[in-house]
Amino acid sequence: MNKTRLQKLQAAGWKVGDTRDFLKLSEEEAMLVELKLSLTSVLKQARAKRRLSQVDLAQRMGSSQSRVAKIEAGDPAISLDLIVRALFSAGVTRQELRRAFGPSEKLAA
Amino acid sequence: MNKTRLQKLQAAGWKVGDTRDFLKLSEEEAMLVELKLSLTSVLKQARAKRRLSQVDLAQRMGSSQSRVAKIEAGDPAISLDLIVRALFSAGVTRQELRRAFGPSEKLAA
DNA sequence: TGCAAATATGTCAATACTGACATATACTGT
DNA sequence: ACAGTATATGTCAGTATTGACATATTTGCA
Repeated sequence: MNKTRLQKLQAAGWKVGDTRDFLKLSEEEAMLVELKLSLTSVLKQARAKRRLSQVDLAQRMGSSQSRVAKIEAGDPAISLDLIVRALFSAGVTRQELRRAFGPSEKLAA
Repeated sequence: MNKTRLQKLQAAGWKVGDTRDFLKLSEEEAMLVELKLSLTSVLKQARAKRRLSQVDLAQRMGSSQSRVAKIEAGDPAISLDLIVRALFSAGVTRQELRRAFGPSEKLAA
């Protein structure tokens, strides 16, 4: 995940949370992070339901076990693209994916 | 968008479409591309509804007009992360986002 | 028509993300 | 306790994506 904006602001002497502008952005960052966490939660469930090991899933999606572990661990350096590719590879349909976009409280799983 | 797998297979002498394995992957690639297109469609609508220019949106999300143009043009080298950040910056809620995950026929917009 | 705003296209150095690998830790049954 | 399997953590060179910028094209309107 991208940290450069925060880093730039801090380097420039800002106190975090100072500007309306920055708050707005961090709010959207937070929404993205929340979304990712929801999706990884769905992924874990989907993989469990299908009784796939991380190695199995990694093979299906042309990646590695360590990547899958990091996806599921919520590693901030994992792209949404990779998460969604994992979901599709785990057999989750677009229909099912909709679940992940409801109010976050409801799907913390 | 990632092309390395296809390139590797071709370099290794595969005829495209040969293996079940490869077909499976390209199917998932296609799902991802479809999803991205759906989302950019939602983005265009959202930006229009709020009467924001590409420059406006770019400022809001800390990016540039040319990036926004590329997102909306369906440029394959644009990440899902960036698309979703644009959506959030355009004021689209997670609830609204669910719309984009329905059957693809219905939301070609 | 001609001007201004909006959008599209191309490029690039900087940064972020990737698969692969090594290795550590956790879990399960014996 | 041990072996086998699954998952977690750390690293890195290669690749993909980014914001910024320049520039071209389109659109809307007087």
